[in-house]
Amino acid sequence: MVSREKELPQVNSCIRLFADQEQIQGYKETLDEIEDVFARLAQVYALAGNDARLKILYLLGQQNELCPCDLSDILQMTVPAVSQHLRKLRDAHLVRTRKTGQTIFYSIMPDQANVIDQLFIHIPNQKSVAV
Amino acid sequence: MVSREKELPQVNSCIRLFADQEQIQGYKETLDEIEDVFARLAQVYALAGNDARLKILYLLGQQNELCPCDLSDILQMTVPAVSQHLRKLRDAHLVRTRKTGQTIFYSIMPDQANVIDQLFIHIPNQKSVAV
DNA sequence: ACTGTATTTAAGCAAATACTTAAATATTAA
DNA sequence: TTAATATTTAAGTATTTGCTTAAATACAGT
Repeated sequence: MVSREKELPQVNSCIRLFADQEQIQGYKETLDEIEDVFARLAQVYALAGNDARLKILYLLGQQNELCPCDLSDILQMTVPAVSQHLRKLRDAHLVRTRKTGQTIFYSIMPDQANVIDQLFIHIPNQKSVAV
Repeated sequence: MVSREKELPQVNSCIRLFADQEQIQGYKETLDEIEDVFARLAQVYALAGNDARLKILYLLGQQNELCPCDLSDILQMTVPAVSQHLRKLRDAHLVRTRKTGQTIFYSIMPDQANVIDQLFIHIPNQKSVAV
């Protein structure tokens, strides 16, 4: 029980010497307002945060479409492993599929192309992106 | 044992009907050349792929510096939890520290500011970034 | 109908994550 | 020196991740 809790009940960790209390409260509210934006951003980055998936997104950005089989060859990993990564990307609506015979072609979801291109903006020889 | 393996020994998964074999080989080599770039990118995105860490990076981008204690208040999580996230960010050289008394201020590592600003380019009211 | 190919799904498992609580460290002030 | 504060570190744990292998599904050609 510390006396300052009487005037600042929302403070519960440390006695701040430097921080501006109002500003802190303001940041809390800002983060609350765009909570869903952050949630989506974190989801995209979590997916891009895996080496195999990052490369898949890169390759799909370069090539129009690729099948799990090709990706398996390029990335040198088993087809089921690739398929499971593709499923996560599709669940997050980052890629879409087109079926022709027994082949399933994966491509970048058009309305997510900007977000995905941004991921590779620091890659050398990367095509420029309209934001 | 399939006959085509004699002329294309590096192919080991599926019989491709559509893909250009040379192009596939080309992508393998390209990915090999920039393997370390992808590794670093994936590392950054994996770190940004956590909601708490993404917010920490955002807040540090807005404010010049913040201590674990303030972040704990803003994010409404325990101090050790925040501290462990900050450690990961520091291990990856995304943030740095400055000590004053018993307070440790965290701030964005200057040479990583561009990479980090890029993470939030789709956030509304985000300041523009020089790439 | 049978075989082969492309893909997904399921089950199992080792490793990584992200928290928790408790203890250790460092600094400041009484 | 003692007490309080800020922070980190350690240990424990539940959950998630990312692969593996095997099985299931779907389609095409013979």
